[in-house]
Amino acid sequence: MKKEIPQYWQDVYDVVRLIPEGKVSTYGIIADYLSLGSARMVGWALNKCHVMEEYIPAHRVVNRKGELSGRKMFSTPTAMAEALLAEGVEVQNGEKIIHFEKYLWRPEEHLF
DNA sequence: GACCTGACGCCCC
DNA sequence: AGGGGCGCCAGGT
Repeated sequence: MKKEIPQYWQDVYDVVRLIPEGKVSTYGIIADYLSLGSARMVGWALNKCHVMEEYIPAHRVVNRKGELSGRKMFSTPTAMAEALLAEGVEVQNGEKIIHFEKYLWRPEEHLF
């Protein structure tokens, strides 16, 4: 029997999928938006997002300083930075976003 | 079943 | 201004 996916994972993925191309968000913002109580929960959910069949732009989620803290979890250490660069996001040394606030996106900006 | 760690973030020194 | 510690929840050992 396969373990059921927690609802909050789905909530996290749902928000992450709303992040527009060329934009990024943070674990804290998403955790706060979903009232998860801890930014770690977002990271936990994204860590396992590969099990999801749908596409999840996990590379668009970084920590509050704009650093690609999850890059090591990708197939290759540079995959996350490559994906961001391909969308026009400026990344320095493959580890940090330049002009972070300029690319920052918040869930409440999305018009339903 | 207890303890440790982790894609984080805030408070305190 | 920079560094260290603690809280958060879940999963793995």
